[in-house]
Amino acid sequence: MRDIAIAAGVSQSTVSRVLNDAPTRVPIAPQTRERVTAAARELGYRPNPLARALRGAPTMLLGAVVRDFSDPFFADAIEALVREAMTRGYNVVLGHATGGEDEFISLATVIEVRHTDAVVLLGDMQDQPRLLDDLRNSGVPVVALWHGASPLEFPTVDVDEQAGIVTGLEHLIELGHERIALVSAILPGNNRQREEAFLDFMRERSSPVPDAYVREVPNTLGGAEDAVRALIDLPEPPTAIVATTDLVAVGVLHAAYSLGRTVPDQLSVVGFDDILIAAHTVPALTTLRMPTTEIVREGVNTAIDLARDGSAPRDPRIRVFEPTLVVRQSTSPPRSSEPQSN
Amino acid sequence: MRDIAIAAGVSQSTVSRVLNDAPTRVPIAPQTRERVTAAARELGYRPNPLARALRGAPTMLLGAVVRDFSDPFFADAIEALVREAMTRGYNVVLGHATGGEDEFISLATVIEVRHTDAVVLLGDMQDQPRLLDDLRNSGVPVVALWHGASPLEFPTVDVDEQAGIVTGLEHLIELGHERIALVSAILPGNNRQREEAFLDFMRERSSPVPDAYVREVPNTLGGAEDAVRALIDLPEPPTAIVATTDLVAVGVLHAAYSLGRTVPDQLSVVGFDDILIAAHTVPALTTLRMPTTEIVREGVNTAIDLARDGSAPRDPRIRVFEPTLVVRQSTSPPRSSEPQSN
DNA sequence: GTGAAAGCGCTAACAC
DNA sequence: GTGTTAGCGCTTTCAC
Repeated sequence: MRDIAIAAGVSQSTVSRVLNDAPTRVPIAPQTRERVTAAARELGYRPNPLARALRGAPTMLLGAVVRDFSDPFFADAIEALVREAMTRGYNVVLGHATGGEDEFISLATVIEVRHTDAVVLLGDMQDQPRLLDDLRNSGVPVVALWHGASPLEFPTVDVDEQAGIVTGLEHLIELGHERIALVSAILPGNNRQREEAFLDFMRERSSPVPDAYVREVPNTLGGAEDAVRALIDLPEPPTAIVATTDLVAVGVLHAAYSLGRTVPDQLSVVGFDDILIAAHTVPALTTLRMPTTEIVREGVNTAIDLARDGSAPRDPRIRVFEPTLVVRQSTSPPRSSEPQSN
Repeated sequence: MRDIAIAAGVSQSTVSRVLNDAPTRVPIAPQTRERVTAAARELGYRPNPLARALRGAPTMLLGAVVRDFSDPFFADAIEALVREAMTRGYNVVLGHATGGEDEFISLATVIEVRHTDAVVLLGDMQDQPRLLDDLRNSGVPVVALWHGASPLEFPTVDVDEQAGIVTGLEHLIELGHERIALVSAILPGNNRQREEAFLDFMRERSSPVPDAYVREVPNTLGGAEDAVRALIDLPEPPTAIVATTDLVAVGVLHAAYSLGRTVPDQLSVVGFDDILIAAHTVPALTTLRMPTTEIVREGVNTAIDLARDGSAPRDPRIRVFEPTLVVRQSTSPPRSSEPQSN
């Protein structure tokens, strides 16, 4: 920048003013302006965002801390996040909450004072106390998405888990299913909202669920294998399975196939999340569409607003979006039930 | 930091020295050291990485520009990238090459002088001339992964595409397949390496491929639908399909199912990439495992070495890793062929 | 209409 | 053993 100033025969401050269209009380001479821009172009000037940031300018960086990277659900969410952030002119720095000891170190780097204008948390960070502590003390605005079972301590956006499960169950019940099992993904932070919604609903309906019908499995594609086998081997096997995540649901589909059960004829399957693959499994998965875009948009907007306006209220509050049922081919009336009047 | 200096009754430089374990000719008095660290803790001191970076310290940020975000393949790659970067103490800033006009703006922000220590390109950026231009002029070290059909202008790491296709074809031929079709994903930058490898192999074998057996489709889960229908309707339909990406292969599985064809009995399917889902489709997909971890590790290491040592050679060179065949359930001998001697 | 100078937070010569 | 000082690249009063 100094070089430009010299080349254009003006002072650094003028260069700065020209290059930023700075609001001055009196306009800058058009010729000066031109000389400066010309020199800048010739010298291949590129502003140094670091220096700007040091002066207090926003870094235009959003920190994203993702709970579980290998989960396609969060992969989709990150994609949405990056897109959304970019439309607002922000880039995204990824932090990865590994849960290990190094967590502190890696995250401190991302978050440290003013490096990111705001931080968006994806997933339940309950078991990362140091991270949360860091965040609280950093002064950086934080927004939590899909905060699961965490206590509400930041502005938060989430899905209505219970409504989703209820909708899924009602769909199965309408089809005529009575024996409905739950394959519940074990989520970080011991988040059992979906499982509890299931149990609550069944209880209220006075259809108590036998313990054998509730299986907790790792939230991976392969996690459901054993659970499905066990369910099928039951004296009274379920005619339908609700999986608390699509990741597990895809595993259920695969396991059912391996075990020689056809979906949906012998077994109906309902997922939750509507990850990308869900529409293209064999058979295509009936599931609850997660309003990912809406949630992410709301989150990003809140984060950016907080970053822009230091005085904006940062009090914990929650905004909830509704999931919607997407009926595909993995559900049908149970084979054993009386044929419908159709 | 000044506050700490005052509180501890020392000068700022001493604080800096203590906090960084700076190498001094003579050790710092233990008591001074202690007073400083105590004051730092009390005041909740957090170093400002911006200021450090301004002084020339590395930002410990790696820029990642990903070609196609919605592709699970790249989602996996990013995950690997973030993990790998973190083990080396780096965080990752995501850029998204949208291909739109805003590309320039969004990327300039990420890359601008010294903001990231190095940039890793994921995928073919051939059609993003402004980005490439930016990169060339920025002085930031660049490493390209999966550069596809791009000319070699940075240190590059890639997979041996041809070897992969050949391995897949040999597998099908060993099983007894003669009529093998190709469903080829249309990739950015008009990258046809896999398609060409297929055609070359068949030509050398003197098994010319009818035009109708080669179908180009969008690289999406739904992209293969029409192509599969057309292939099946042929007077002499293929007994096997090679899909150039798993994304498309999953779509082929789904399409075959929708059209009432069972895999592998009536149709064998081979994919390429071994994305996470591939082991859990119905039926599980035979595919070529992409050595993602190896490629990413090599890329990250190269990028970091380049960033650390400004004098390291940046000349374009390429390192290639071999894919390996993973046989699962989507391939079997063709039904119509004579039974094997077993 | 434009220049001079201070300062953002930190580090590294160099001095004492 | 520790303090002084200059400067990284930029913006912004304030003065002329």
